[in-house]
Amino acid sequence: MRGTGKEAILDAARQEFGERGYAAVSIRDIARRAGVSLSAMYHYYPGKQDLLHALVNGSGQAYFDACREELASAGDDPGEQLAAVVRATVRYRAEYRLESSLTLTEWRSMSEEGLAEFRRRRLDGTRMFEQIIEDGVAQGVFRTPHPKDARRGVIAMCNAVAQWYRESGEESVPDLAERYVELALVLVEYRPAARRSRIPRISTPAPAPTRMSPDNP
Amino acid sequence: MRGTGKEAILDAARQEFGERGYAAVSIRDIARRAGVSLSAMYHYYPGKQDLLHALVNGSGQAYFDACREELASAGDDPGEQLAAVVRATVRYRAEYRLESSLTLTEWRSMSEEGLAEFRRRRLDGTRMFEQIIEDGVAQGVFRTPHPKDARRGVIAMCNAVAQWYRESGEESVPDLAERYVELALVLVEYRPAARRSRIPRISTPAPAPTRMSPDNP
DNA sequence: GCCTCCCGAACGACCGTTCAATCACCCTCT
DNA sequence: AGAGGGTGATTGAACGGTCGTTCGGGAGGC
Repeated sequence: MRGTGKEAILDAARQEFGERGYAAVSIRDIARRAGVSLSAMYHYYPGKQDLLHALVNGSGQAYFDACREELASAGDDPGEQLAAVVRATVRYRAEYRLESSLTLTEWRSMSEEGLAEFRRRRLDGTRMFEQIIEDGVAQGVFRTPHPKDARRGVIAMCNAVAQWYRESGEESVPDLAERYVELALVLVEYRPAARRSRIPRISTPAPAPTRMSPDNP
Repeated sequence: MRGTGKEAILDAARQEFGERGYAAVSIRDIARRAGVSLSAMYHYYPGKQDLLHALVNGSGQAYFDACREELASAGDDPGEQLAAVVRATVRYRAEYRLESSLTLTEWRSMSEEGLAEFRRRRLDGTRMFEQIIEDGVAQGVFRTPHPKDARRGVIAMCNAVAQWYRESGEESVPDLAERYVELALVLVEYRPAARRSRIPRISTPAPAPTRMSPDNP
C-alpha cells in the first residue's frame, strides 16, 4: 500500500468503511488490507471508532476548504456563488467518493462526541447553501417560489454524485460539475440581474485554474 | 407491538435496520424490540438475511404499486407523467421513510440472490423516469439540454426526502409532494405543448383521490 | 536504557444459529 | 363427552465463531 503504517491503515479503512459500511467491517479486515498486523493499528489509532472519526473529520475539512477556495473566485452575484459551491461539491463527491459516501451515510455509527462535531459541520454546510439562495431570492435573481426545497434539491443532487460516479467512466469531472451548475441554476430559477437571454447560462469565468489539494482524506 | 408474532418481528426489524443499519443490528435487538424470544424469530424467518430480504422486497413492491397507481390517472403528457412519479416517490419516501432509507442504503448488505432481484427492480425504477424524460425531450416539452443529469437530479431530490423528513413536523406530505413536482418540472425545463403562461404550472387534475395502500412493509 | 514501531497470543463479550423441550390448541376416535 | 395425538407457537440454553481490545514482549535506532 501507499506510504507506510499510518497512511496505509487510513487508506484501508477508507476503502473498507466506504464500500461496506462501518459496522460490517472488522478491524481485522482493515489490518489485512493495509498489510499490517492487528496490533500495529492500535499503535496508531486507539480504536475502531477513532479511525472513522479521523476519516470523517479529514473529509469534512477538505470539503470546506474546496468550497472556500471556489467561493473566493466568485463575485457578489448569488448565481456565481451558487455555481461555485455546486462546482466544489460535485467535484469533491466525484473525486473523493469513498470519503463522501462515508460522511453521507456512516455518520450514524459515530460516537456521541464525534457526532456533535459532525452535526455542527453539516449545519454549516447547509447554511452556506441556504445563505446564498436566500440572498439570491432577496435580490430577485433567484425566482424560485420554494427556496427551502430548492436548497434541499440542489444539495441532494450534488451529494448523490458520490453514489453513482465511477472514476473509470468516460465522464470528465469538470464537465460533470459544470452541467450540475447549470441544473442548480435552473432549479433556483436564476435570472441574471443584467438583462440577457431568457434561459440564463452563468458567464463561466475561465474554468477555475485552482484545484483542491489532491491529497488528504 | 402491533399484531402478533410475525408482524411484530417485521415491524421491529424495519425500525432497527432503518435506524441503525443492517450490520449494526443484532437479531437479539430485534427480538427484544418485538417482545419475542430469540428462537421465536427463527420460527418465522430462517435467518437475519431473510428479514432484510422481506423488508426490501415488500418495500420495493409497494413503491412500484404507488407509482403505477399514480401514473394511471396521468394522461399522455410527459409533464403529467413526471409529476405522477415524482408525487408517488416523494409521498412514499415521506410516509415510509424507514423502509425507504433501508432500500436506499442497506442494499449492499444483501446476499447475492437478493441483490440481483433488487438491482433489477432499481433499474426498472430508473428506466421509468428515463423513459418519461426522454419522451418529454423528444416531444419538445422538456427543454433541458441534459436529460440524463436532470433524471439523476430528480431522483436524488425525491429520494433524499427519506433522509430529512420527520412525520412529527408541521409539514403536510401532499403539499410537500406538490412542491417537489414543481421543482422537478422546473429542472427538466417543462414548457407545456398548449401555449400558456411562461413559467408553467401543470394543470393539477384534482389532487388524486386514490391513495396508496396504508399497510404493507 | 529508553523511545518508536511492530508482533502473536489471548481475553471476555457478543454474534448468528441450532436444538430439545414445553405450551396451547384443534381434530379425531371411541 | 372424554381421551389421544398431531401441529404450530414459543421457550431457554447452548454451540462455535468472530468481534474489539489488551497485554507482554522483541527489534532497532537514538
